[in-house]
Amino acid sequence: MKSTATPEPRSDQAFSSLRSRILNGLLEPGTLLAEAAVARELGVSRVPVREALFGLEREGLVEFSESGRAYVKELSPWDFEELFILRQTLEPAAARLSAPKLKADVSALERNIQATRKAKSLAEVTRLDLDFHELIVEASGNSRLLKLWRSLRSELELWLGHLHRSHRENRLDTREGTAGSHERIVHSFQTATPAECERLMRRHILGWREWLPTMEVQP
Amino acid sequence: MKSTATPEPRSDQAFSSLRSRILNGLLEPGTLLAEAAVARELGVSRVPVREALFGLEREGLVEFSESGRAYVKELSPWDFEELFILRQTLEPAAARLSAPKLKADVSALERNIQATRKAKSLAEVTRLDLDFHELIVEASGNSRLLKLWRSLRSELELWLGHLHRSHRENRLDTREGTAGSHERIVHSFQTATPAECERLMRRHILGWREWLPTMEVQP
DNA sequence: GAGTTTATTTTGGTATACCGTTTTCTGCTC
DNA sequence: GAGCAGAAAACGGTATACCAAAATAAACTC
Repeated sequence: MKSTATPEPRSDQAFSSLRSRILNGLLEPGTLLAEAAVARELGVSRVPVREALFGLEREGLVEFSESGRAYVKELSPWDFEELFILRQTLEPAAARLSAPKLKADVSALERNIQATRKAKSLAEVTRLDLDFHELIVEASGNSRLLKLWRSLRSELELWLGHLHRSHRENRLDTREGTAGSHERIVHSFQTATPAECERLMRRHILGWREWLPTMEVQP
Repeated sequence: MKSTATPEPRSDQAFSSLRSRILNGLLEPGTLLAEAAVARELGVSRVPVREALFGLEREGLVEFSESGRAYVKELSPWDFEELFILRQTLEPAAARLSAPKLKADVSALERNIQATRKAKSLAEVTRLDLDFHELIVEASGNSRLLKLWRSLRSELELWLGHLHRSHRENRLDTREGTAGSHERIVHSFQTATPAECERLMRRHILGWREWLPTMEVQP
């Protein structure tokens, strides 16, 4: 038996612990994440906490003040706008790139859609929605593009989390809208050209943007 | 008088020291960067070195093995292909976004072109070339896009450095080609629509790709 | 009582030390 | 000489300690 399982590094522990607490909204935006305090709370030393904080900064969930203090990131409407613009830039390109590969096999996408239809909460729909898009980016075969998408995704989840919590509308009717939209995308992968897939993805993301609760934006 | 200048953090020191040594080719790709050894050499402790290595990984200049050891990144032709695809994706979009702002003021771009014409080495032409493109990305007003570009730029510089050193062709006739191409881009910002600027940028980057010394690519 | 200066505490940057794991070296076996 | 087992060295992960800078609280001045 494999009793030699390497224990998870404490820095990773700290990372995912903080990460989930931030995304859950348990740690409010703007909260100071003092190394010593976090370390005490997690029962580890400051060193792994430090690394976790740097990692979270890379993911856009934490920002550092000039003096080196770490705070839970506060997302402004303009931040969201930037994220939207980047999705609008990266994902259509990803769809075009991955079209050939996906034309041969859309089973993973179809499984995702089925799961979406059975989702039991808005949070789950959101997660599966982002998973769907991540599958497409992944299929592009561009590892750097995938890394970029993942860091955007973190920030997106942060924003959507706040949005959902503030609107308190746990309506599940988003399931069918999301699933239907995604089905049309899968269909285009099966029948359309890469350029057409790209255009459809662009429209899909634009539609998503417009569907979200309105928010004022200043550059 | 301002004698209170905060000294540069040792982690930043280590970061830029290692960074320049990697880009200069002084540290060959694949070289092990052992924390203790680097620390001894730079006269600091392991902690700031550690942070520097993480930062360099984020920039794509260093990669970690499974067991946590840091190595100078080795770029394969496919890595370059990924970088090219991302430029092809991000920069045309950036050009479209920044077109309005640049239409009003292209002076920074023009200064860059003048400097390019006076450049004294291929390395300087390369730097100014990337500066030119960075100015455009910067003008897009999207801070995340700029961050993405900068990390791509690091890897690009790593690749171009190796390329130039291996080809040993320090021909300066690239000056006029680069400057002329960039002049056409500036002209389009002054006279054309954002969509046309986007198309021109796409063609410019494609041309750059084809101009580079040929290299075999396998996905 | 408002504003300013001084003391106190908090906090991050860094050095050092320890330990388990991984890697490399060494010597043995066949 | 090739492969292998064990010893030695190298290395990374982490805890702890110290210090200077920064933030906060307290005291003081007007």
